[in-house]
Amino acid sequence: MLVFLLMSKYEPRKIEAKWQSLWEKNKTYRCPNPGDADFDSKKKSYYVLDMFPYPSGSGLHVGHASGYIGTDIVARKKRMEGCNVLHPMGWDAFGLPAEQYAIQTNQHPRKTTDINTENFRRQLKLIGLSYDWSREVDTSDPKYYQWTQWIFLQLYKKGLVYRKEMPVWWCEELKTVLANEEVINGRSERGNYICERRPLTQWVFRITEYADKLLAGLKDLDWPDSVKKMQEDWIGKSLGAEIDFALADAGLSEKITVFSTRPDTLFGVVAVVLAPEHPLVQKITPKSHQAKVEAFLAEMKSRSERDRKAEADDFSACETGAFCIHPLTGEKVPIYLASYVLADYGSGAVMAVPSHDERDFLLAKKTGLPLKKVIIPVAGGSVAEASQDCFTKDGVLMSSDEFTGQDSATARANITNTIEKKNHGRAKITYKIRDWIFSRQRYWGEPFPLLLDEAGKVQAMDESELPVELPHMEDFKPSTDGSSPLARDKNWVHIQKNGKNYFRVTDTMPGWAGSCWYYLRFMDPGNKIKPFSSEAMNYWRQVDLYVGGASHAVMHLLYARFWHRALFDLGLVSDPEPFKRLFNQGMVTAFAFKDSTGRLVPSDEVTAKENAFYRLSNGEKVERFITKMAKSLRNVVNPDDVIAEKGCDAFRLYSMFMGPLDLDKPWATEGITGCEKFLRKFWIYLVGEDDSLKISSTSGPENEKIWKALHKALKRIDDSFTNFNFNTAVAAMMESLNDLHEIKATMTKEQVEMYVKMLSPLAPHVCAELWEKLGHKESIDYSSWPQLEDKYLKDSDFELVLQVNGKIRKRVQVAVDISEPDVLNLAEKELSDMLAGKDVVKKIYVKQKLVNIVIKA
RNA sequence: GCCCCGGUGGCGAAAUUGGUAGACGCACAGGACUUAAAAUCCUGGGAUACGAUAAUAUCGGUCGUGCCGGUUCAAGUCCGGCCCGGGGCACCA
Repeated sequence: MLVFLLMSKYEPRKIEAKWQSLWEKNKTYRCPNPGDADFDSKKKSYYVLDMFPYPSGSGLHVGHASGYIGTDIVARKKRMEGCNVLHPMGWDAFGLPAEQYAIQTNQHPRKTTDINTENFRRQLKLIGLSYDWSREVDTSDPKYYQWTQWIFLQLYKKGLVYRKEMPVWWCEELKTVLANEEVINGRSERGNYICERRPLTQWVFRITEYADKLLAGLKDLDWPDSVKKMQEDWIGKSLGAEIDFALADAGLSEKITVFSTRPDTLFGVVAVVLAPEHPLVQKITPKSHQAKVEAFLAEMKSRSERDRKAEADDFSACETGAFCIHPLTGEKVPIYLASYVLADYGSGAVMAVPSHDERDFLLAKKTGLPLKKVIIPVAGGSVAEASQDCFTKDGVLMSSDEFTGQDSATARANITNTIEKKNHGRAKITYKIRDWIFSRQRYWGEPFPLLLDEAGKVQAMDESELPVELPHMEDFKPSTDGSSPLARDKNWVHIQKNGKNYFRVTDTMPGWAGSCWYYLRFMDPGNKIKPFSSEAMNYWRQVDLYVGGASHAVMHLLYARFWHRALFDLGLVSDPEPFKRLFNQGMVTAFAFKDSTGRLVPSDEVTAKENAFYRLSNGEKVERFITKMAKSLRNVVNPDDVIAEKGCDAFRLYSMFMGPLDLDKPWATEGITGCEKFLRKFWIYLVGEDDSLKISSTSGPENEKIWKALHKALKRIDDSFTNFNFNTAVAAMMESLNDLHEIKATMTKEQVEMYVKMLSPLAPHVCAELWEKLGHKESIDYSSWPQLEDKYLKDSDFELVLQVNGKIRKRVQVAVDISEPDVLNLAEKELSDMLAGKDVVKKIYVKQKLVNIVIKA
């Protein structure tokens, strides 16, 4: 008896370990490629991808897991729906974070990367994710980065890479150059270190050449609007005009070109303002102002870019004493210098229109320049707007010669046209996006497949020479002088070819390089002669669903789109865009506590009592709030611990049950209890004490009710896949179990099979076990997803809600096929005591829902 | 400052096109089983000095989805204005 009791008990860890090892042994989730013996060309392809992780030293926490569980659920359901599902995983192992971690722990990055990768793989397998592990890639593996270098060569040959000495962001702490995208407010995105501008020779990608295509391509993507918006803003397209102002000094032939999005305000110009770095500054400054201008420039130089940004509202300006000529009025216009004008945007010069631009308005206030109003608000605009000294919206032109009376949009076109005809300017599109600085002065990255000859001329290496392996260096730490660590390995740097001496390029590629195309390698990871075959490419084509955090909205997703479009133009990929649908999973946060002084109290020093929280040591009341998981708060939750204690299926269920996938939500380990209980009850409902399934051989009178309960749940589960709110799918499963419990009848085999299938994407281990108990030799993973049958969703009667003036007064049970007149009659009869002597104004019937009777008060 | 997203019980949350607010679960309370504990099962629950009654309960009323106002027979859902929280951008001409 005791033995029986033990056997029938639901033991998640035993079942989970069994199935995880079977899946591995049987290669259950291996997905065949075109050309493989078991490839079925009739199956539809479905590619569902996670943003692959950088294998950090601290391992996965429950937050990372939630996104992976979400995609796993999708992959498992798609498989059951008959798709050939590509669901791979790999490691974004090159780059700054990996190298920083190695430096901090005083180990070689090769070693730390291997250890961390091992740990990540173990954790992911523990979660029961159905990856095709035979496709695993590691961006720091020469077998992988050979093809990163190969793609780089194709893009280089296409003319998309150039070398340039330019002011770039240098981070002294990280000892490397960073891309514009990696520097936020003058600080490094990684580590938050101060960065400065330095002129250095760098390798640069011509991403600006693709600005328009990258912008236009966003339109048709099934991506979150917020991400599209961020990319649009980053690309920052402005339509406007370049306008030339000739210099008043007849001895100078140069012109000052300004860029403006508001040529309609051209008649309001009171000055032209140059960036301090503008090349004409020295030339135009007359002797009378030389000392003043030089002092100003010296002051500008002494301040770093960061300081200039910090004083955003309090800029400095300086009169040059020089003048230029307004292209349409011929008036003399003074030339100023100001710190708010940026040398590297537009043409490094602006026309100042204080009446219609806030920046220029402040300049006028500071320098005493006059206001010149040329735009008035359109009729119907507010009085406040009309009386503003600085009106920045579109309106109607005044005091603008023949353009007076035109609206802003028309005037923009006409004025641009006129100056173009007079050869004083031209229509111009400007982008905020800059070319992508692609070189890093660090060790842990892909070497460039490029050589410099003795004259310093660049030569691309031959494809047959790939991979250019990263040489092993014991001391890989960054140099102090800004040169690359690889430059220290003289044997590696010097290379002879065809009797000539060459130097290798010693910079390495940034971490983004490997992640720009890994989704392509997953399509054909073992290919030794190409990055991927065209057969594989034409079959898988695009990533159907890409899931990851919103933090990659700009950098990774923009760079990958850029490479992909360039590869598309080279005819190497089948579609212009790589990721058809993008979904941002929310962050899993944690509860944390602070005392009355605002000091943080570690979670393990707090106890809860009657909806309030107290410090264990002294009973002091503390306040609970939600924040990121952090070591210092001791609120980081490791999936290993949760799984060891509660089981993997319970962990997966709870990760989804917390809320919709895209929402930020706090982890609360005690909440998992409900999912644990559900699984246990699910097991007990289906498995008898003798460990065999409880199956009824005949369909009893309750049969119909059981089907109804099952299909009601199936409907909600199916629906949950549109927005990935799997919380409702779990709720539907729980609810159905409550329903079935109430029905108190044993299911037929067919019903048990359906029920187990429905749960299996969410809780695959327990369902695999039950499927086996049902007598199946084939895996549940490739069985068919249940078909929804509408007939089971219909009821014979429903609860009709009766309202008077919108307030609920009564509920009655009526047949679904009741006619409208009958319903209204019934309602009036039921509500007769409330309607007596009242004027009925209106009667509304909402089919199969409610009746609302409106009466006069 | 500008742009996005969000605000529903003690907590996580649910709610087809506007149509029964709070599904499902956590925590809590009461009860059953048990020598006891765990486990399990049953029951309860938005607020309310508003009223009635057999008065820590039941029935009914009223209020209730951040705040104020509007549209509508009907608003968590639509519109306008604000407050709060989170994220992004920030001299971009």
